Amino acid sequence: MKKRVSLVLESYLEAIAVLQEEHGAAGTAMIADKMQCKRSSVTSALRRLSEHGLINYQPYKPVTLTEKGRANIKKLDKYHAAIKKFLLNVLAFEEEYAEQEACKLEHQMLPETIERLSLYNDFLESRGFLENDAFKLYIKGEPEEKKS
Amino acid sequence: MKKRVSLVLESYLEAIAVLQEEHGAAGTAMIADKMQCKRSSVTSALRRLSEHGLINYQPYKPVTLTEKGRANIKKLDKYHAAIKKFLLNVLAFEEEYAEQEACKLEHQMLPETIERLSLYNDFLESRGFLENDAFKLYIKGEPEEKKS
DNA sequence: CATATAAGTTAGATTAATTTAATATATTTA
DNA sequence: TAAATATATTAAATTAATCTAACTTATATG
Repeated sequence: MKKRVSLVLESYLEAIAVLQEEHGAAGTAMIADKMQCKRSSVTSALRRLSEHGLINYQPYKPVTLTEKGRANIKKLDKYHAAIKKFLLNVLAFEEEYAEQEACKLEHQMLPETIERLSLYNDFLESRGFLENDAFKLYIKGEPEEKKS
Repeated sequence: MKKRVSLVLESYLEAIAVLQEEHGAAGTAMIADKMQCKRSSVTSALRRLSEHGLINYQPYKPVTLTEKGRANIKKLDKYHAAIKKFLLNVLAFEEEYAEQEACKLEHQMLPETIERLSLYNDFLESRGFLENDAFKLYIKGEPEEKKS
């Protein structure tokens, strides 16, 4: 019964949470805009999210997260932050790239992997190695990715 | 026209490559076994892989990789190795876990991310930090993941 | 308040991936 | 070589995700 919801559905859930945060509620059109899809796809997603018990949904009424939905989001936010921090500080990617990639990977990496990555961030931080420049210099020194 | 083939299809392609390596050829039944699916699903995948120009496929005849298919596999192997190395040596996961997770992430992480990860492996290696025990000790010292 | 516009939903198709059950093709072996 | 067995494919359903186009419900404003 625990089966994790799909990457796509999780993304819809996040979009709803963000919109609910920013504005009071999440409308179909706004979700569609954020998700880069058509309104009808949103309706379909809402039905499925509702079946999974993640949102309270009734046609033509504003959507709200259930307790389960909020818990889910809370976890995803933690995941997102950990991955982004790693991409940004350790792998030295730029803001925009790190954000995009974290948005996707938070749904795809195993929780254990993310927990460990987070621990690794902490480890480096505790040693003053997080966000140090040695690796950036190393990258600069490398020849451009050769396209064998 | 460059659109990357789906994670699932890429996995079938890999299974075929491995079987072709081990035995001379890849039969539908063997692929199904390796992919944990039914034989009919394999047939379906073979048709799609063929449409993508990754394999040479004709019903009832043994499958072979095309040039494009081989190139694809070569890249995936590199990706797999880089991710596994990171999980194994840097994040200190055990063999089996690293293998499983790499198998999935190689299809999901952006190429740029994997390249950078690989570079990070090299960086650590060049400094004698790859596979050092400091992080393992750090992990041991941590309290068990608290389930908030 | 009546209607034009915006927002939301439904219906009907499509594509990828999968399954079961039935059928077709190869291969073995008696 | 003919029958039994194993292998492979097809047909028909299912589920998730998507789209277009048509329809419905709300909202706004003249």
